[in-house]
Amino acid sequence: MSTDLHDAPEPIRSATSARSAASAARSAADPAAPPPPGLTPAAVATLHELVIDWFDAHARDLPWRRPDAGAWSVMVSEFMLQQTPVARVLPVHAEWLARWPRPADLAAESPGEAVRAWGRLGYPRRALRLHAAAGAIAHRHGGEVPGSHAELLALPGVGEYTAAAVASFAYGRRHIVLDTNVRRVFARVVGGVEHPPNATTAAERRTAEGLLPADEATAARWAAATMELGALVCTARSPQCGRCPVAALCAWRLAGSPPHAGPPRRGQSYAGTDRQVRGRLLAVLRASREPVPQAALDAVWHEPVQRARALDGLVEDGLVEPLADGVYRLPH
DNA sequence: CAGCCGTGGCA
DNA sequence: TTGCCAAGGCT
Repeated sequence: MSTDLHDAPEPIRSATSARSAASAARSAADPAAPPPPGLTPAAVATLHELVIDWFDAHARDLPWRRPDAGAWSVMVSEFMLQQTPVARVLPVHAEWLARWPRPADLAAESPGEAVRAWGRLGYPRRALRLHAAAGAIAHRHGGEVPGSHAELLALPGVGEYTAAAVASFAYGRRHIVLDTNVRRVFARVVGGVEHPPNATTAAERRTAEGLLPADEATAARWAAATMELGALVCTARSPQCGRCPVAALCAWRLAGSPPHAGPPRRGQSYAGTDRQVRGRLLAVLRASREPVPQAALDAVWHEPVQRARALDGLVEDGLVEPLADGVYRLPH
């Protein structure tokens, strides 16, 4: 146990305080936060030990987790893993790190090259934001990925989760790391329900803070371990409770694994949406090293109004650069 | 803050 | 087959 617990007085903030400051305050976990209701400090300590021991035995050997992986590798992985499965990220992450081993290397490229190298990971605006973040790191941070949550949060494409993840995984800092996996694990083990709320709540942050180990290195381990548990065992569909190290302590399990009550969880529609059209348009542009004539883009979608709206949106987002004479290319 | 932003695998 | 889901962020 750490003996240098210090008080972290809640800063008084006006309603107009900056988003980054407010988020940083939220994620800077209070070492004195109480355990969640119904859990004794001893139970929390048991939870830590069981989950971290399980992690030591079952963690996947992922490139961005290896001892020689730098903060840049971690940061690239976190961008790519935003809403994209690990299996699809692995090859692209390897390509990126080999091609752009430092943030400045990526920053020296055109944004279009980042979008092209993003391939089919999806949500290509992430490639643009990562490219912009690399530029900010190169120019404002001496080429080194910053280690503080606030500085990370100021980078494009870095939100509360990614800032905490990079600070924790790359720098061993103590932060609550609330991704979809961790939120689901806590919803079940502590909350006794099958699924967390749609959006992260203050109650979830309090729970996470109450569970966060006081010791910095243990906290970072805990963050990775709870995330891995959610990814491999405590999955959204058909969880493997028989392989769960904390099944005996799980509130959801102890309650008989009741199915999700509440309103149905909203899914993402896709077929026929602008997103699908944008995807097809960008696929054509990624595949061509030369600027693409309008006719080639027109061929991907039958409906002209939606097609034009999608293309306009891509241009608006900076993913496509219009040239003269109705010719388009990825941005230079 | 609810809706938008890609893509593909799997139950 | 179709819906659900995957290490979110931004407006």
